[in-house]
Amino acid sequence: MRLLDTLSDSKKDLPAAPYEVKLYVCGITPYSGSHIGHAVPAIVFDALRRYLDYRGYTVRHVTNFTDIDDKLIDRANARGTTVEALATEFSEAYLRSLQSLNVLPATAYPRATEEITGIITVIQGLEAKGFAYASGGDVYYRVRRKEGYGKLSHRNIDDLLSGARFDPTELKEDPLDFALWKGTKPGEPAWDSPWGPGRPGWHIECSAMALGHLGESIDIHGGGADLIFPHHENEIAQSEAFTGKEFARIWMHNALLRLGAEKMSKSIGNIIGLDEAIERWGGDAIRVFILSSHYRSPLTFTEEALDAAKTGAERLRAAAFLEQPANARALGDEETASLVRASRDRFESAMDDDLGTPQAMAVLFDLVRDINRARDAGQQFVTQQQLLRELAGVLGLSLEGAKTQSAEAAPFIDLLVELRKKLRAEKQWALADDVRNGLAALGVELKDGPEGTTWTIA
RNA sequence: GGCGCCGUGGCCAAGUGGCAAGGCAGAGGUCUGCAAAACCUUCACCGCCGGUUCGAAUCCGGCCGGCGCCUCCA
Repeated sequence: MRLLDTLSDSKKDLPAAPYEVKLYVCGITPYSGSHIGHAVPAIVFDALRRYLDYRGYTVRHVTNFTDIDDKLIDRANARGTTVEALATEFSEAYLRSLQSLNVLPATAYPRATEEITGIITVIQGLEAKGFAYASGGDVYYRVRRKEGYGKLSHRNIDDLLSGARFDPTELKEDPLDFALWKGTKPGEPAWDSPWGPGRPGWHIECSAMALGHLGESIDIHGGGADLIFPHHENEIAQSEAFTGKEFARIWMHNALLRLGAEKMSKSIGNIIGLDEAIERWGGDAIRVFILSSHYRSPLTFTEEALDAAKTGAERLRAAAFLEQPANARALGDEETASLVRASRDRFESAMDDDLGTPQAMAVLFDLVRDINRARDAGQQFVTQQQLLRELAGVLGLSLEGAKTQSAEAAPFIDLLVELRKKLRAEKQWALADDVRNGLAALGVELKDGPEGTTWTIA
């Protein structure tokens, strides 16, 4: 499998399986509720993970929580609570949302505040090598000390100054230098350090956690495209200055979800809550929506698009669990085998080439058509169904949907269905339709088929 | 100002040199008492203008339009 690496702007191959892929995905700063834009990296990297599993890799996946920063401090003060309580609240809410989205848990979810020792070690190492300097109570990274700053975001270090909304602090030697450690101010949480009490800067925690949990060189480092600069640029700089080794082999960035013309962003305020979206459309619809587009192209959120994705998800589910009539004719083994092989090949070559989920989704929908056609032709389709379920699972689709027999109301619904069957037998169409319409109003949908009537609860 | 991306049918969205995936919606049809579902048929020459090529949505140049990063952000 190969993936597009932002740094080299070329597709890079992963080592052949079996192999343990070390994956670090930048997580969130849990200072407020998540919006649907957060579902994009969650689902994209989940699909990557599941596909790597499917391909015989093992994946060690680390995603952090940056649970100490300015926004958290401000917000906690405003709400009269502690940074810790606030961070815990929103971290846990986020993890619950991921579960609803059928996202596999990461191998580890380290928190910045639990990694202070490691962070201090890295800063000390940088200081010892001359890449960092203490100033006031702060410690800064010396950006110009090492060649290559700007290589990830493809910027020239001198161009960075010209656009210049930098506010040159006198504590910095150079306006481009960034804080590794911030000396404490009144009312802020602080940890002891060789430079006095303070807290880590924004970028250092990811370097320290990647180093601590995955080692000096990792295979894939991912996150949203908005993190390329300055976050990931700074991570590379400090990590490689510290270890002297290549930090990440592949940098993988998802494009940002847009709402209307602009990206969805808490600071702009044009957000749709993640849980609200899950409640309204369901996890599979959101996943179909996101994976129907390539992860590197910007996707625009609209209610219509989500509605369409929901209908599509339902189509997948219906075909995956369509019941095989007892009298269906079996296809020849060879015929079935070649059909399955062709679909699987198409799926794999799409996914192998930089996670081509849109084409992979198309394979799924083509299988749906195959299954429905086979049903109409009186042929067996269990093999295609198994494949559909397997490949849908690789993309992380749960295929859960309308409940059938489990509902408490089932015996009563069955009774009404039986009653309606008698009415239909006597051609009492108006009364039969009353039953169907009445149930529909209660959210129970009836479908009359050759094998009898089936029902689902919406 | 610097760096970069995008513009494909009514909507969403693949495709980066050789007859334009897939989803949703629409139209017609099959099935059905009706409906739903399903199936069949149908629906685009790819922002505009030039160029390269036997051949371009796909490569090059220009123009128009939109967006991202450069500041917290998935």
